[in-house]
Parts: sequence; structure tokens; C-alpha cells
Amino acid sequence: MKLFIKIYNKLYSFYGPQYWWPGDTPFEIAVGAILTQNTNWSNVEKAIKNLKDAKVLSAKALHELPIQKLASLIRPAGYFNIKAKRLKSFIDFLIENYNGSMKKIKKEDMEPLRKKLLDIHGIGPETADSILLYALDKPVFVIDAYTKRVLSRHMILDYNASYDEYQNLFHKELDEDIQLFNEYHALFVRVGKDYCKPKPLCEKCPLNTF
DNA sequence: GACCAGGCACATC
DNA sequence: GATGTGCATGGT
Repeated sequence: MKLFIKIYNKLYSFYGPQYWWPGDTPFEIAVGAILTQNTNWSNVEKAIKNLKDAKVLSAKALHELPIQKLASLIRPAGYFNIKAKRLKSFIDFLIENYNGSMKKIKKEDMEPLRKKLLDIHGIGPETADSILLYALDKPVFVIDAYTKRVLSRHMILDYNASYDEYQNLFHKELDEDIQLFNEYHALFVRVGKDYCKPKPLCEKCPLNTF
């Protein structure tokens, strides 16, 4: 059986479904994707709760919210000044081109939309792909630090290989399958948090033998 | 107190 | 193209 399917089956049989992305609406998922850049998810949850409590977790409300106020609300997520700008950039894009509607943006084809997202200041490949896959149901494989750590530790690809090299490998090895891409990436995060840490715990890792 | 966490932009060579 | 740095909170 193909290696990448084998790894997936090993992780899935060990962990089961991960029910990703942790977020209630496509808009909340997109906001979370920006807030979680290089940041622990528990800190992002605090920031999102602040936005919900302030009743500003919508494109229209965030568009009207002063950037200083936004920064103070997302403070727990870290890098709050820079992330406030990045959220504003995304929301400006959403308002100007799609009337603030995630349903309208979802009608776009993936390839041109990915390019547009990457043109937004503060949205790089991982954030763009997280939004495409988890908020907009587009078939694209998300690469993150955990994915790179797991593959590089198993000598499948060098850690310093580019984002596109990692992504191309998954797109080559796997059938285009939104649900598979969704679950597979979530499982990488899970095994990365549990075992494939900076100090690895390989003995009990489900990928110790595959 | 050190280390880590679901990146990205920017400067410099 | 490769490498280094700033951005910042909160948990272990």
C-alpha cells in the first residue's frame, strides 16, 4: 500500500476522527486561521471568546471596529498589533470583493482564489490553505510545522524543504479528497502535539512502526 | 526562567 | 535563494 495512505491509516486507527476545524462558522474559521499563526490554539480560543463576547465576530462589525480596539480584544493570541492589521486586511478584502460574505467567496474556483488570498498582506500559504480547506471546502492539503516535523523525522522529506515541495508531495501521493485532506492534517497536528514534539516521544508514537 | 506554540513580512547578503 | 530577526501572549 502507498506510504502516505499507510501513515494516514495508522494515525486514524490510533486516534479516530478529529472533527476539524474547531470553529462554528466559515468566518470564525478564517479568523482563527489568522490568529493561530505561530500561536497555541488555547490562546486563540481566548481571543475568539473576547470577539464573541463583544459581539464583533462578523465581517461587518470587525470592519467598523477601530484597529486599536480589535488589537486589545485579540491580545491573548499574541502578536496582537500585527494580527489586528492582518485581520483588517482580510476583512477589507472580503468586504470590497464579496460584500463580506463567505458564501460568495466560496463560489470562486480554488486556484485563482488561492492567488488572491496570498496577495493579502499577512496571509501566507498555510493561512490561505487553512481558509480554503477548512472554511471554504476546497481540496488543498495544508502544511504546517507539525507536518514538516513528522515527515522530516521519518526521512521522507528534509525539514527545510519549501512549503510547495511538501504540498506537492501530498497532492501527488493522495487522491483529491476534501475529507481526507481535512482529517489527515488534523491528525498530523494531533500526533505532533502528543508525540512528535521538539523532544520526541517515539516509543509510544503510533508512527513508531508503519 | 527557559522553552514552546497550527507564520509571515522584511532586511540583508 | 538562503539566512536572520521582529512580532507577544500564556501554558508547562
